[in-house]
Amino acid sequence: MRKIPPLRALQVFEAAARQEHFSRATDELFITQSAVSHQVRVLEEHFSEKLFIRKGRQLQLTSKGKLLYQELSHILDSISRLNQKISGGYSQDLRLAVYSSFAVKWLIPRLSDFRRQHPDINIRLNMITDDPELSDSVADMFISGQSGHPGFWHQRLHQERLIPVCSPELFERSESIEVTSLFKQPLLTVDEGPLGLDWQRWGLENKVSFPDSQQEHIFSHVLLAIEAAIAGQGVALASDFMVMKDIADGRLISPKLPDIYTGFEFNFSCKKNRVREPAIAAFINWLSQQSQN
Amino acid sequence: MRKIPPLRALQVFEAAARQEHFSRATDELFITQSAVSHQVRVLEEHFSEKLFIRKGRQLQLTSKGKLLYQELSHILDSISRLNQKISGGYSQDLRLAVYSSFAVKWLIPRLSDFRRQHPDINIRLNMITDDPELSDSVADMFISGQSGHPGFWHQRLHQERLIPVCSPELFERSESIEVTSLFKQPLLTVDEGPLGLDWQRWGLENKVSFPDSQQEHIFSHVLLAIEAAIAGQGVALASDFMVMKDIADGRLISPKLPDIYTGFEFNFSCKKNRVREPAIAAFINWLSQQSQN
DNA sequence: ATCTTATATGAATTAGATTCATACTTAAGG
DNA sequence: CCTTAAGTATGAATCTAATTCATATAAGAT
Repeated sequence: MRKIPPLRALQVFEAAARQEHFSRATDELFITQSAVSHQVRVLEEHFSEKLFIRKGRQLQLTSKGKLLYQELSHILDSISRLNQKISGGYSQDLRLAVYSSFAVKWLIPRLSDFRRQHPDINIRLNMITDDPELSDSVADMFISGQSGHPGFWHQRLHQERLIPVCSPELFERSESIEVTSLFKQPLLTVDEGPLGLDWQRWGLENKVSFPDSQQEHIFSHVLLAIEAAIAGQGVALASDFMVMKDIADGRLISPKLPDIYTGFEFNFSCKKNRVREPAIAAFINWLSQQSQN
Repeated sequence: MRKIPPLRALQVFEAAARQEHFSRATDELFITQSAVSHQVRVLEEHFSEKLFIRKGRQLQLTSKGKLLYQELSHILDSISRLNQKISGGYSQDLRLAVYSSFAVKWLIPRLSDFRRQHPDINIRLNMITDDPELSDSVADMFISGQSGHPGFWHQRLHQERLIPVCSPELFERSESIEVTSLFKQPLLTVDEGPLGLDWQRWGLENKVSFPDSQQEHIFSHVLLAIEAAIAGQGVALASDFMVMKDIADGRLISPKLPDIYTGFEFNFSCKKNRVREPAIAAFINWLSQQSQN
């Protein structure tokens, strides 16, 4: 008759051993450091063997721990392969609710990479333009502008900065674009509703008052302002995050002008108790890969 | 990033698949049929694949089920080996409380077999002579005479029959030992306290009244009466179960005389919530092996 | 020294596994 | 046929195990 150790503890141990770090294992397993510590102890008590040597802030596997880890990692690999082999080809849906500009400028360009890594997960994109909180009912994950809502998991992508951008052509046509010369360019402004106009805010923060003659085109969505900027129609204030690719590819350049913080964080959020659902876990993992590049 | 199915469900599935029978798997896992059914379903839902074909009272693995089972059994084997390899050589104690006669005549002779199978489990024998219930505090498992106490697990070994036994020499010396000729032999009687004398009970049940001249030796323990019988000192009433080996080895023979039921069952019992502790599970398993021989 | 970055731990909470009670399904026997 | 027997299924209740939370503890780093 087979004797089998506590299986969950094995799984947690393996991650901890691979990282040689309890707190690092938490990212992978979506559990707290405390849970890792408890599970490792369960296993150590099961075997009546120390698996790690704890010396201060350093962890080291004991020889038994090393042995266990080596064999275990192969075993878990084969379980994972087996899982792959057996799983019906049924795709799971992952419903995301995001801003249109974020979708077009950030998410969609990267989505093919996600699909390649997780062909079994079917992403459904929904737009949200205001009040992302409580989007929970229509989406599995959604963008929220503030982390720290209790009961929610937040994967922080970026702290938004609004930077002035324009097309390279516009930039070269003007001898330079500085605060004063800016007045000669059309401003591509987004009407953010209750928050006012973005260039207005920029002016206030940088103590710049625009002349009455200032030319201004007002758009309802950041996305439209960005496209207008690319088309060379003026200078837009855009989320640095969102125009990253356009700048890298030379469609836009950002002149040496002050930027402003909006206090808006791009977080992908979901209910805390759902972070371990496979599709959600996979997406969160992928997000953190993306922000590392 | 690895995807791992629910591990407990894998373990339960493997047992069910090996037996091709949910209810048979319960013996091995010490869980109910219901739990097996639930876990198999968890796994089927995880994979979105049927693993068994249920046709009436017959179970059959689907092809995916078969594939899963085959690989899984190897994986569990290697986990079990790994468990063996890592486990510190620390032995666990298993405290048993039993009757002295049962210990000497049944348990001890078989114990070496148990020790061979489980060298890591250290059995400590304690005697109980009365009120086995609530021996729970001093032993991990104990003999109880009645199954069905709620909250307790009972592994039934035997339904006790008291059979007359004597030494082969005594048997041959008398031309035969029948009810009437019995009167000429000394009776080796056990004083069972509140239950009275065993031969007395035998006489009542078989409507035999012994003459006043009947010779009788009274012992405090069955064990002593049996030893006296082996020594040829008379005819004892012994639990068939306890003298099994003595009869097989020719130290005792059982004449063709009526036997009586005592209503006493030999059960090895423990608190229900402890049956899955490794040492206890191992012992219960070993017991059921023993009763199959 | 004190701050920072780790793990440890006990109690409370949450999620997962198991039982219980009972329904359902089919093969076998009267 | 109808009934019983021998299995699995299922929903609710219960119990166990895993996880978090809040906080302690330890040892490098500044």
